[in-house]
Amino acid sequence: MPVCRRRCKGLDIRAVRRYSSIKPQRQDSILQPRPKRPLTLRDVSEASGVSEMTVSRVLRNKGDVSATTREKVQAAARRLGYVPNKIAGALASQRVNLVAVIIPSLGNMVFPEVLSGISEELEGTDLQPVVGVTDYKPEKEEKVLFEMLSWRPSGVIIAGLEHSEASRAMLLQAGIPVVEVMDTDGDPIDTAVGISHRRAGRLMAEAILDAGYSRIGFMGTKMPLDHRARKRFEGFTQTLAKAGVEIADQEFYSGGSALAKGREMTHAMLARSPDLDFLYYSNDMIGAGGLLYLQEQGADIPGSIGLAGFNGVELLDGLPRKLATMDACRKEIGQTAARIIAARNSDGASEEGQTVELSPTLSRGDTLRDA
Amino acid sequence: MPVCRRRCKGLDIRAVRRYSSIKPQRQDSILQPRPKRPLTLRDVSEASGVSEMTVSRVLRNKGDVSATTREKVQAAARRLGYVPNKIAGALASQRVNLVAVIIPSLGNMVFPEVLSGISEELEGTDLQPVVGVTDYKPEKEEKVLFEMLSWRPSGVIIAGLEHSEASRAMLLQAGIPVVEVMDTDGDPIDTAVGISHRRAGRLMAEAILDAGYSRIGFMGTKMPLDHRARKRFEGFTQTLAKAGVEIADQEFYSGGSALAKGREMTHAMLARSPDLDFLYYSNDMIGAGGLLYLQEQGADIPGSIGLAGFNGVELLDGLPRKLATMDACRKEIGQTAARIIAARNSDGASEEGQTVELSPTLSRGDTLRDA
DNA sequence: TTGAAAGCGCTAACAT
DNA sequence: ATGTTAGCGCTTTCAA
Repeated sequence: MPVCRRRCKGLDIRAVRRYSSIKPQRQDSILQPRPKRPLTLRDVSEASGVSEMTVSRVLRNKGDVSATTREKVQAAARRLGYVPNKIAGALASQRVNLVAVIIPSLGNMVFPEVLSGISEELEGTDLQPVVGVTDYKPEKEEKVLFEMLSWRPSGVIIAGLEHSEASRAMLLQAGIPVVEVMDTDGDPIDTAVGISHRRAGRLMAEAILDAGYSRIGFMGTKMPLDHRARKRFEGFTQTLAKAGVEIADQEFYSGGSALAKGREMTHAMLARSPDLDFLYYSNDMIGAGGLLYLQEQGADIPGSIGLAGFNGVELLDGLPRKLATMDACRKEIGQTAARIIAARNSDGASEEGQTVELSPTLSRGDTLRDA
Repeated sequence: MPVCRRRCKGLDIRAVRRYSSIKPQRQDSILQPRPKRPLTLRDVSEASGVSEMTVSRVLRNKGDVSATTREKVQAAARRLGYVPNKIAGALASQRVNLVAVIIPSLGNMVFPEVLSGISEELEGTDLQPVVGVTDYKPEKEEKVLFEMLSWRPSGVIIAGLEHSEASRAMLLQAGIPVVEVMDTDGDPIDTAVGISHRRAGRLMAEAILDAGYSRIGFMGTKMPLDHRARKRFEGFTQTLAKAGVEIADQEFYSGGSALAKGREMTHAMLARSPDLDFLYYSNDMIGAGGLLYLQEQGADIPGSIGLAGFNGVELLDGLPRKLATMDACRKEIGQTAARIIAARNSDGASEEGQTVELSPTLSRGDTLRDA
């Protein structure tokens, strides 16, 4: 067994040498070396002396099979190491127990949490989530969606309400339940589960104004990529506007370590606009960066300057101070969406076209003073 | 379209009301309302007046088709919104362009990075990753593996070298390339790509000893769950032992916010063993928690006490001080594994049974003084 | 360049 | 309780 050592960055090969290691005893009595053709039902049928159909029944716990034959079959299947071919099964039965879950990114923490809500909820059913990632790109969303739909899943859970025309058409044509998650500000194709980000922005603006802050800076991701951040921003500024307040300064970033970006942007913004008394960040990571920076500067938080982020990232528990934030109900969203798909999958039809709007909770942490 | 509002935690329903909203113009001229039966090749064939076989050829860019028929077919397919049925295609062609990727968790950051390496590398091929999550549980790994193999993927990338006998048997029987990733300390089923965690632990121990630290505490996850953390720990303690040094204190945790845990454990350990001059953490998140805590206490770092973690999490750039760490070559591992699968998938056979060991790099950050 | 026939491995729907 | 038959929607192979 050759072993090849190389430096991490993958370029200079340090050494290639052969292991003369003792081959472990992996010839587990029954197992053939490395089969060409995977086993079929027929192999199990022959090995057990039971008809293919009955073997199939045993392996799916379907229909009545006598205890004796059942055991004969199970023994044979286990002994051979038979793994059923779901492709053939799905084609024959016209049912695929997969739920396509389409999200923008796995790096964001938010989405893995939605996912875990989904998996948890699906655990009890025979459905299984399959994840596709779009990198926030509509073209990639289209591609991923097409790819996943071509496996004829039993349902789709997809992030956001904004999709290309082609994507909408595919979703509509698919003839399966579609739940759009995370956002409720818009018209769902079928069903939506999420929070209103406009409302979230509004609520935060109200809390900030009520607490008496008035010179407010905003930092966030470059918008076109992220509709939900945009909607929060819109809700936020509109509410400020109603109170006669305008965003005093703003800055947008993309890429890089969010913590470091939050630091840099906060530094830059306060250098530019030293009179700000509140900083609203479009996510908790950059908010935490800002918070750490300001603490080092010895800023009086939340007295002379307040901070708030968005998401309620558990990751950040343990920072010296808790950032004010608003949770996005990530797990609940996942659970609810999964429950809807599962219900529709058994009921047949049930409620279609509903919108479930969850209400995010504001937590003031240590960086947003009371009204 | 009913809208249902409820509080995030999902219990008390606040309001259910009906939207009388204007239905958006989603009857996009050609699209039928909501079809029962998904479209088939035959539908496209009839709509275009071209035989099924030729339609199939056009849609796969296979074989020679005249420009005129090609366009007729493409137009029809697009107009109808045809999405090919990969289930049937896979069954007929006996090829599935999926690579099963089996990892312990999505919450860990490490694994999404491996995944992104995989996706990136597979982008150029016609292969697609499909992810399964085991929650670090061998039984779940077995289940997930069985489930994924039943879709007859073209290859498997799976984290770790430790698997149940049944899992090993399935992998062996599957007759497809299998790459075990993250770890090279053990005997791969087929091919392994990763780092030696024992060696990583050893290197860190050497660096710490060379820098003159000698009263060393260890904090980490409960071991049985995580073989790689265990191996690092073993390498670490063995190297210390050779120098006549023993771990002075240690503590293990599971669950909760890693940052907060790092804080708590560090506090507790230093209360217990105030004379420690170095703390080795099994991951960067708890290390960062400890670092934040010690800074608040005004500790002299790395003078009177040093710290180190493991992983090189980019997430943490932006902390007031950089934690000493050792990167795990996550992305490179993903890329290399994917490249091997892709190569084997085209070549037919090529190199089997190799082990690629990448070398992690130590970065001293601001918490491990020079030798 | 195009078409017709024969399955891929399984399961639904009937026998028995 | 068990077996038989006929596909599922494609692609492979061979013929035209």
